[in-house]
Amino acid sequence: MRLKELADRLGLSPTTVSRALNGYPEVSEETRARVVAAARAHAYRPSSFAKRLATGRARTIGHVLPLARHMSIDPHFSDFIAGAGEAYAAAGYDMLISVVPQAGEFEHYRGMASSGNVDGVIVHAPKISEPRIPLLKELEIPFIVHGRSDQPAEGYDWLDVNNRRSFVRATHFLTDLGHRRIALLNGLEVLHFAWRRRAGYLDALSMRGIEEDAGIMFSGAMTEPNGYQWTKELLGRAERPTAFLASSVLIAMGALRAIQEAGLKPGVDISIVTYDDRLSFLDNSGPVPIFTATRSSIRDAGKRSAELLIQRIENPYGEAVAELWETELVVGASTGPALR
Amino acid sequence: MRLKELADRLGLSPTTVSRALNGYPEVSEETRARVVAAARAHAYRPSSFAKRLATGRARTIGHVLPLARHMSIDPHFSDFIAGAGEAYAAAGYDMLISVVPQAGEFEHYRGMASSGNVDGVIVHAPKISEPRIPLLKELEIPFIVHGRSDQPAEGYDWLDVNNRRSFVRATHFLTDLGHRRIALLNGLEVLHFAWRRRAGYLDALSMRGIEEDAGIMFSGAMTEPNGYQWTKELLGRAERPTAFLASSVLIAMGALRAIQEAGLKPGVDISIVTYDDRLSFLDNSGPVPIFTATRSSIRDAGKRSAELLIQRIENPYGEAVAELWETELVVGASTGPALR
DNA sequence: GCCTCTCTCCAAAGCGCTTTGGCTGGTTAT
DNA sequence: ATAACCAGCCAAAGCGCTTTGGAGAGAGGC
Repeated sequence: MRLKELADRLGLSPTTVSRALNGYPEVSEETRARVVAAARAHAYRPSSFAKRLATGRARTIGHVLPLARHMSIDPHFSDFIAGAGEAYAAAGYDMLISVVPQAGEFEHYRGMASSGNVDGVIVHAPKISEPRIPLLKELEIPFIVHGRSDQPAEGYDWLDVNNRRSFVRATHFLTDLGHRRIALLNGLEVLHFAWRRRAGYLDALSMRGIEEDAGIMFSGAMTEPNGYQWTKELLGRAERPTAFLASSVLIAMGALRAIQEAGLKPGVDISIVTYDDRLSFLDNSGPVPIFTATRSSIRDAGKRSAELLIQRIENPYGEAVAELWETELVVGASTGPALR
Repeated sequence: MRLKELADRLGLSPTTVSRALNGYPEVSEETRARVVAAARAHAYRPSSFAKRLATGRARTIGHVLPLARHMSIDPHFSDFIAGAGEAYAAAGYDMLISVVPQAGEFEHYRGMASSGNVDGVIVHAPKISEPRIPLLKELEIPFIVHGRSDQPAEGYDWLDVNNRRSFVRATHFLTDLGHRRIALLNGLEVLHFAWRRRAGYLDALSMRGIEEDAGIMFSGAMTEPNGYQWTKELLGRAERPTAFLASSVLIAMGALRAIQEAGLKPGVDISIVTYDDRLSFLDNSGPVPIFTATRSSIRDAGKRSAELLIQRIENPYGEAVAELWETELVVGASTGPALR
């Protein structure tokens, strides 16, 4: 069923039908009701392409995932898009995901701009200095950064978590318990969030007069095996850390495995605090969570980012918007006083 | 830069430019070269909507994720789409992901059909009896099922893993080691894959003359906490299982945590075999994998499913295609002979 | 009674492509 | 030399919508 056909059946012009369905005032309420009823009855759905061509709006948001040959895809991503997808559905937007070889990422954004198949994008995993930001500005594609960047630091929309404070608090939680050798199991530190977390950790140590030790700071993909590997290595050392600070529940899981394998008791012999994105498949809530954690839902972040981006698209020249979320610090079973 | 503008600059008609760029033979090679060069120079990219409207092909594949209010999104999904996305990129297709409230799922498919914004869909997580299959046939949307269904069992494209044989082998691996009380930690058994795995497990037991025990069979979302919970409960029983068969590395991780927490040694006191999708963030390879597992890459499955679907789209009336993949059984550190 | 509004509706142009159906001018066959 | 053909190009229609610029019919004001 196409618009013209529907109009013919109703004895109306396509113009009127279009207006009736899109809520324009130039049509009587009586006619509108008739049109709407007929549209429903015939399950009429406008051709999305015709509509987009005519309006110039894609009603689609792009997410581009650069993917190296055998690099892993970030599992945090699935929860983020679950949230974003919810917001898109509510606002009538589509979500377009492109997996592109890392080398072609920039070219891909240029292609998006000139083919016009999205009217906004979400920038994932920004680096400390993020070249996609000036690029998207140049291309005049509306965007929002999930996270943010130091370079440039402003003049664009972003939604981030207070990673630095989160890790200051987490670290102090451990120092308050008497821990002084605290290992850091971090994400990739070219990424802004990981860099900030490290900064928070270092700040917190220096506030307590604890010297940093590069030998107990790790950085890499936030996977279970990495958490395990790093922890295992640390536990083998003569002067081993009494506590671990992890950047993801996945890492923390790996650490926990190594700790238990070594016959140590988590929360007694060794403490773990982790950052918790509330990944749906690694739920760390319940009356006594597995891990003491600083917590913020990445799914909610996805939802909110999508909402803000849609606002930006509908009002391209408004002032830049930024949201900084705080995390909550929840106490679980993985921490206890330092043994001496 | 639009087609008409490009044509003007070249002193050609839009017709010729279009044909030159799309490889039609009615244009001299010399002209084609000029056109291609100019297009590249001006970074010309055809408007995707205009193209789609004119050709009637969307060059887009849909994935729909039904999402209940606080239900978790399947983490296996991110690896699947990483693979699928690769195939789409190679073939010049876009990937459209819709998150829809569970109740609206069918309506959403109808909408896709009449708005024509995708020209094929991938059906995820088919049930034993899968209503989306007849629906999509009725709507005449090309599709492929990742997995398959018993109802209907044929007349459509699918790509599945031999779940049944996989679990027969896994179970026999354990019985060969002398285990007779083997718990099953399965996915949701309304889903076809989980049901088949259960069938394989039961077959294998009966072949060895072991009676099934509904009390040691669990079914639910494949998350770490579920694996932990189920295992913890089982370990508390008087006659506890000596081995566990898990449907996902996530479940196995939870089981492992419970086992270690109980002070037992995996692979010695208790054995675990798991199904391993090769999730990128839970790598179970290496010289000695954590878990003995039946293994098949869900990312590869995503890639191949996408390829098959594209073939189907380009040849809608060909014979139905089905691929049944076998898993490999790899031995890791989580299994050993049954203690007596 | 005439003029001006206002309310409804419509015809037609336009969005940026593809594709059908020519139209040329040069080659080849007769 | 003429007819027949072909390679190479173009004009125009069409994809299915939205939107601009009216037009016709009542209603209201004088």
